[in-house]
Amino acid sequence: MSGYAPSEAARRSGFSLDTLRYYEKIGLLADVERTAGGQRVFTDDDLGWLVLFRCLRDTGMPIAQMRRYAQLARDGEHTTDERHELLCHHAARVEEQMRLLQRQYDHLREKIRFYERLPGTAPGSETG
Amino acid sequence: MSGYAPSEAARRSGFSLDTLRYYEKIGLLADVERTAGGQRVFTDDDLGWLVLFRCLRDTGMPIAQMRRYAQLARDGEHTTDERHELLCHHAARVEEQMRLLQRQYDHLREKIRFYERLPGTAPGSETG
DNA sequence: CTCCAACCTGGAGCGCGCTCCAGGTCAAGC
DNA sequence: GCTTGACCTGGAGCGCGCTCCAGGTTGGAG
Repeated sequence: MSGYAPSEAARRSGFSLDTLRYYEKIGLLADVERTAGGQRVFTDDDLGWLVLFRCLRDTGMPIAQMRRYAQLARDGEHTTDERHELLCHHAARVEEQMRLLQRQYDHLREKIRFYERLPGTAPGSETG
Repeated sequence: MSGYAPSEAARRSGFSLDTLRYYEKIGLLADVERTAGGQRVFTDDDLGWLVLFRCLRDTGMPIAQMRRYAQLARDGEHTTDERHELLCHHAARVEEQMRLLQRQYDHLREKIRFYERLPGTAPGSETG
């Protein structure tokens, strides 16, 4: 169950070894266990955090904010309200991001349709 | 109609003055007109390009690729197939991007629901 | 004619999120 | 015991897309 070598944690999380070390260095992952010889051992819990980080990164949250969230979680139960709020604000930004992406995707599709309606073509828009 | 001062072009396109100059410098915008004294004058056509660049940037196209597209357009009518293909490939990447974003947004929403079902809270997931 | 805000240039600098490197240590298999 | 590949550290470097700066020019308003 618990106890993954760095390479295994990397494989499972999709982050590179360097990124895992980096995340620990900057305090995103804290208290990663070590063998007697000093090599990292990742737990299922660490993997859970990594899945969350992947979600937040993929939705465009800056690392500084993920760090803040992680710190709040470490600070204990009394920070749940603030964590909830942080995630809600982020979700709102993601929604805006999705709307923008959809809108620009529609523009792009229209541009593509322009090319697909070009068999003979009378010259017009230079922005071809 | 045609003929906008740099500040006006910036206002209309949403790009900064520095970015407009940068885009010209790297060859995204080519042949921007100048006054006798050397100051830029942007045309409606330039503005059209900027709208397109905004679309492509917002959907995550790297600048190198936008440059390639712009170059193809400058090369003439015989590049329409390649331009079409380029946009189609990009559109496919955008679709993938939208799916990922939606998936991770759903995860995020679930996480938020977790906090909203926490009135008393039995401790469980550390990834709080 | 004067003023001053807007503009020009070339080039350095920045913020982000990693990524790579050198030089050394650890540990599983033979 | 030895080999070898995975791992360790601190710190430098990178790629992207701007952004800022110094020092000088332009051009419309008054």
